[in-house]
Amino acid sequence: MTALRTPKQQRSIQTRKRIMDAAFHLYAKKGIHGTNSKEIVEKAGVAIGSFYSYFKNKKTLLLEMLEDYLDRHYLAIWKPVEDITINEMGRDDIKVLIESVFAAYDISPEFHRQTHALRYSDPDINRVYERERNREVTQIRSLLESNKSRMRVTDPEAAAVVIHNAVENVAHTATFIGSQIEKQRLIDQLSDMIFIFLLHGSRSA
Amino acid sequence: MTALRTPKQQRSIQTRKRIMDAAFHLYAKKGIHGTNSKEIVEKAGVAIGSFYSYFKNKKTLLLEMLEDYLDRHYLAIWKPVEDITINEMGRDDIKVLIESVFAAYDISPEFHRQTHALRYSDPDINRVYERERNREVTQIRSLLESNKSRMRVTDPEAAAVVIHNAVENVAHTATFIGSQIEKQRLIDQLSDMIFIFLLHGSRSA
DNA sequence: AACTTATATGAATAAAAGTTCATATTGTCA
DNA sequence: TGACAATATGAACTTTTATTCATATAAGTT
Repeated sequence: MTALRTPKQQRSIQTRKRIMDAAFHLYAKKGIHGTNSKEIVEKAGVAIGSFYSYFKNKKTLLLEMLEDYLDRHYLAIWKPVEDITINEMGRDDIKVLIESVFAAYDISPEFHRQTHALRYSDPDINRVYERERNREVTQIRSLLESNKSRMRVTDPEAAAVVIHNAVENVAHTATFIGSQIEKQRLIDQLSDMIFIFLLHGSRSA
Repeated sequence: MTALRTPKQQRSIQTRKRIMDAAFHLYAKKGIHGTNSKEIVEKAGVAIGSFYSYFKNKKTLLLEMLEDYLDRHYLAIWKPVEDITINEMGRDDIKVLIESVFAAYDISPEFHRQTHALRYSDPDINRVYERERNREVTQIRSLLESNKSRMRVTDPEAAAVVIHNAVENVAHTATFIGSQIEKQRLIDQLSDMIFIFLLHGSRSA
């Protein structure tokens, strides 16, 4: 392989972007394994050679796309609720936060589904997802600790992981697989469960 | 393709079983995509032609293996705790059940991981997993309803799904990915969360 | 305009892997 | 033992797809 090119002119920046956009939509639509390089460049309207001018191979393209996507996912969750940290966390705050998590999956449920599938069989993909999990768990943990006086949780570190896993998987089931049960009922039960867990018996409940 | 053979003699029953066993171990060890048919029959000590005498293709082999595996998984969870339904469910019963779930992953964490990965990208695999989810959720729900008088849960149907998702994902994270946090701490927090959710304020708590 | 650098092209290459089928061997039963 | 059914074999076929690289075109610079 010849060395990767760093885009310098506008047209090459465009070309690179076109490839990423085309891949993103195709991956979401036809799956990652179901999409080959030819289709990507065809949809992008560029030649196959351009692909390998700007990306080492298909895998690094995917990793870069995933990092971008998870950054957007993370912001979609926490941006709308960034003031909860400051206030005292209440039942409604928890529900709002969980609703924000569910809403974040609307960016591209299919791309998320496809890449999430890979995390269990591909260590590189998993690494990117672990970075994401860590920052989400850290956020939850700091929420727990900034409300420490009202909380009855004995092990906030483990509790944060458990809460994160619970919310994540309910969202995944609802988003990726679908359920007989309406999303809102799941969100309600999830909110109840977490609220009661965190603040059961608390005076300010 | 010529029609599939139905094993009639002992040796063909053996051949078929050898192929399934070899595939099971290779899939766990090298991944499903990382294992090709040649390797499977080589490890099984039979010829490639035999493979296609007894299995339509690689996919149907996998589906059959997965059904078998999930039957074992299901039994591993519920067999050890089948009397909990009868007794009144207490804090310890919940922990025992959750520990039983975690233990069930010891059958073959790697095979489980590999197939679980596929459920989000392969509808056929997903169908088998959904059958599994349904019977697990049904079990949980009937536990909730047989202890109805003591429960404070407003929506047992949705609660069963939420509880199932929470336990499943914590087990998956601990089993497939690993965590800084010791398994037992996660189990403890999970048990607490579920117990409090189900019985908060209950007299018999 | 001449020269250099950046960018675009796509036919050709190369490697992998699933599946078939004509042939050979083994078992069964009369 | 002979004949038919069941089973086993593996070279050959087919298809698919990622990646390379020699060549052509466009942009920037002096």
